[in-house]
Amino acid sequence: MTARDTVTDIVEDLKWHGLLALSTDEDALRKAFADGPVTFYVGFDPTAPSLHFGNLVQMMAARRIQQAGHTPLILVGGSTGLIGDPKPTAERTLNSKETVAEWVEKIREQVSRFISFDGPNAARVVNNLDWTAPMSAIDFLRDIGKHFRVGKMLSKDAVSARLNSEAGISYTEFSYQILQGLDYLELYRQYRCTLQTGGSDQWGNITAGVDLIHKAEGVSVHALATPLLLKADGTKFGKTESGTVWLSADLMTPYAFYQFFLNSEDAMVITYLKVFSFRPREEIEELERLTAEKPQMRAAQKALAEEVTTLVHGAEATAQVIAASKALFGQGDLAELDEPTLRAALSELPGTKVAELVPVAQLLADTGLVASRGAGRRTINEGGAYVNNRKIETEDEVPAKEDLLHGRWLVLRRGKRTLGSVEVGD
RNA sequence: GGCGGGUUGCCCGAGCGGCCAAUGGGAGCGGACUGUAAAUCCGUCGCGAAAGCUUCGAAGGUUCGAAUCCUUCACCCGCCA
Repeated sequence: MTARDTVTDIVEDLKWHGLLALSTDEDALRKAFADGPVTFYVGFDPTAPSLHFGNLVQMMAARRIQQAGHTPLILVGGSTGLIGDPKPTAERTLNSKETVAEWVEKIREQVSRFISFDGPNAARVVNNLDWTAPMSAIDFLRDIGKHFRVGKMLSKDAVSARLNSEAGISYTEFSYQILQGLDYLELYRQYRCTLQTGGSDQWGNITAGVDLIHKAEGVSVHALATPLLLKADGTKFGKTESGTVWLSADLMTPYAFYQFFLNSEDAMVITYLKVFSFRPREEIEELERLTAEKPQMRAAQKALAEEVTTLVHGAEATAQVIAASKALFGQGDLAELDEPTLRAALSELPGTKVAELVPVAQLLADTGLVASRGAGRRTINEGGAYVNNRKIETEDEVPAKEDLLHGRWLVLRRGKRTLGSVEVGD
């Protein structure tokens, strides 16, 4: 067995994990990986104070490539975040420079969880503001802009979609691909970076850099893109009813994060597991068998939720949310839970504290389980409101003192699985 | 700069003086079925207990009465310069 055979073929590995949707010349890419450590980059624009689900998919790809011995550059878009890449539907609202700078720092902190900053192929975080801020508009137009043909820029999906929409596109967003191209060129020059990874929705921006380097440096570099994760019905996976799946515990509780993955549909859970899990293949294949034969066990969902939550929020937080989930969804009577267990479980839920007992509709609204008191009453009338797993029958019902668990707690539920906590007392 | 089209509830999209809180579809939410799954079917879907209140880009106006008419403003799209 030669040395090369002992090394995982990372291209094959990415494919198996469902992380390779598009790439430049695949054979050339394989050869580059085989010839030695590749320095590669993936960028994240600070459009919010936290990374989200979609970014996590990128991180999984980066982590796998790093584990295969290559060196990641994690780019935070201090400058591109000020411009905004064209969304298919509408022009972005610009954020202030201060806000973007603040978000850059938050994201810089977050990325450290997913890749290694130690060892011979330690990752490095770079900020494109460092090379764009000092550049003059004249230099930008002369040195960079000259390599871009407008016809080609117009043909990129992100741009043409907008040109064909009512929203149109501003010159600012139209220019985005040039900036991202410049990033790749700069990283090639500074670090000999020869691979860019990213989401398939960024493909146009990614190849802009590949083309630019070819023109400016006469060198062929590589790119690969991850697919957009979908649900069985073809819609996007990675959104909840309340919006984005955030990685920051400030924006989405670890409990909600865990529950999001736990509720993955059978038809797709193995696909997701392959993307997010670092278990050996045999274990994933075993879970696939289990899902096919005993779907009601939801073994793959549990494995997925546990592994991703651990990666994002750590083992301790994960143990807590699993314990809370078991307590709250268990078959047993809630009244039988001892107070520390109950209290810990409830602390994972959206909650409210009231001085005295008020109508259930009010409690539903207070905990945020429904949008308004009227919506709370509607939920009750639809038969979807529960206090301590007991269905509420009348819309103006007020919980009784005897309902209180350990004298002060109520477990509120809307529908089958949306829970909230109520604490009564001073 | 000129001319034309547009801005309706989370999204799409009807309405074009009273019957409009505003048709329809989608999403969302609840129920049934299940397994804290999917699909399907049923229900629901501005706020308010109600009286009523606030919505149809913004501000004024006409009218007994406006999302619907008029004026001004803002923004978007297209064509011509």
